[in-house]
Amino acid sequence: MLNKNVFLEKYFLMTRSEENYLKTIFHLGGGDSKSITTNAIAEQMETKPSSVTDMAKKLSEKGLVDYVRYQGVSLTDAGIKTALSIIRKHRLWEVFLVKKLDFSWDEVHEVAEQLEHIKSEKLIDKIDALLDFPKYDPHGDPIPTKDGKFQERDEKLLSDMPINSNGICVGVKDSSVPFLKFLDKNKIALGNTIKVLDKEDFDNSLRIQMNGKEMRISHQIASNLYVKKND
Amino acid sequence: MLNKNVFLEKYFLMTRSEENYLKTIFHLGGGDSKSITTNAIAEQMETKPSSVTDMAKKLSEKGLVDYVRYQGVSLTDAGIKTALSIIRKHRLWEVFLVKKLDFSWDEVHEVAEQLEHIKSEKLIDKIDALLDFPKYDPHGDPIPTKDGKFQERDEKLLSDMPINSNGICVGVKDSSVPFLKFLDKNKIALGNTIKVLDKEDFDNSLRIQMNGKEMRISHQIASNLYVKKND
DNA sequence: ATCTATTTTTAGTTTTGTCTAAATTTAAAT
DNA sequence: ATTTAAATTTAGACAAAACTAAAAATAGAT
Ligand SMILES: [Mn+2]
Ligand SMILES: [Mn+2]
Ligand SMILES: [Mn+2]
Ligand SMILES: [Mn+2]
Repeated sequence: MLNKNVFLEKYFLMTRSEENYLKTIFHLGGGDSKSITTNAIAEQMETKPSSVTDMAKKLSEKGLVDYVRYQGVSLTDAGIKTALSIIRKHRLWEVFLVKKLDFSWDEVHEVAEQLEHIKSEKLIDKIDALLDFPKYDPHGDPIPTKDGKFQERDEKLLSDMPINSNGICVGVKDSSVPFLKFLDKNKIALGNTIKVLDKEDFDNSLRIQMNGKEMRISHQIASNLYVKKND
Repeated sequence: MLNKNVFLEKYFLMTRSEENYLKTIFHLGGGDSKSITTNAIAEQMETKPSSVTDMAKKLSEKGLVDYVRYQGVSLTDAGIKTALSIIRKHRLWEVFLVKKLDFSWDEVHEVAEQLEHIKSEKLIDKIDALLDFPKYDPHGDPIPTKDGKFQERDEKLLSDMPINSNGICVGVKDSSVPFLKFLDKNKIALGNTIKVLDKEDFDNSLRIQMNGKEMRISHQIASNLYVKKND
């Protein structure tokens, strides 16, 4: 009885703010027992370092992060588990919005930021099933499984591909609205085939074939596109 | 410019708590320029009258309710509009959960209480379209249109139907989980045909035919079922 | 018209999450 | 080893939303 209450407290009664902190710490690498600084978290979340310190204490108290004063925070196993469940929800909702409601990939993030905090295990499991258990979100980011496993993919940045190599465009590194809109405008989409034809030493721009059509791409762009190399 | 900010403040930046108050006031009849007492609101929301007073001032300040000290609150036109948009979202999400995710009608309310606060006009419009613009929610409650119109239905309580009259079960007055589960267990569902065979003066119970099968129903039950009478 | 029970409001506190400004610690440079 | 700049924490304040206890207003009964 007491045990159950402890469980409820730790895993279910998370505030929206706490969830956002855990997610951010995870994205900054705090899941690999790396210490993330308060400044880094504050910058990412557009808040103040002093606020981060307060939350670090609170999350530490709850056993979700390890916090050493002046040294930063890293996620505990419980913290990783919680962060992954939020990220899972975020990405599943993004897929839902694109596949079922015809949102474009540059519109989904903002809404998913809200939907990821809905508390209902049944709801997200049903959404998962409705979508036929997708492995990647609309930006090519992997969706953690229910038990918190990631499906890694052997991918590299287009800018790191050698000349004459082939592959398929599988993800974006920058998923900001302007970049996604730029890609749409230039008919660059996930799933497209890519062949690197030539690299320009002068500005590191690339000549590529995308779905058979030849085009030139700046280094800026190439360094924000993930490609799965053919064998 | 200033004007636009005022608009955003009033209509978009509503807190979850403010939205819940407006919804409750509407359900208590505050949309018909009837004054709702702080006590009534507090009881409905399971909070304290003093908290309601605070919120009444705040909502009044925002032009969403008319508030007269010691007299209670009623919704302004802006307040009604906002309340209806929350109710619309709540009911559309309930339909979504039942029709697309196979939730049962006793499971949807709790989740809809969360989903109704998601801020995205596009999202709810797309859900509406996905569901083919439903007019009623799983409990038979009407779904307001985008411009805040209600589709009224000519319905009456089963307990008020005369002997030998026919109709179709179209809604529940009490939509508590126990009542809904009781209806499931007794194969009473919306859409069923109903004929009143006999009324027992002693305890006001009814003998009815439901989908052709004869059954006896207590007054308690009959007074919580809405029926659309056949011409 | 006065009294009284009930309702409602006020005043003061609490919790959560944020902020600013000041103090402290750390890390880098001399 | 000092000095200095940057990062981090503390202290104190604030806003939102709730609460309790006390004060004030209302409405009903005499
Ligand atoms: Mn996203
Ligand atoms: Mn994404
Ligand atoms: Mn409901
Ligand atoms: Mn309903």
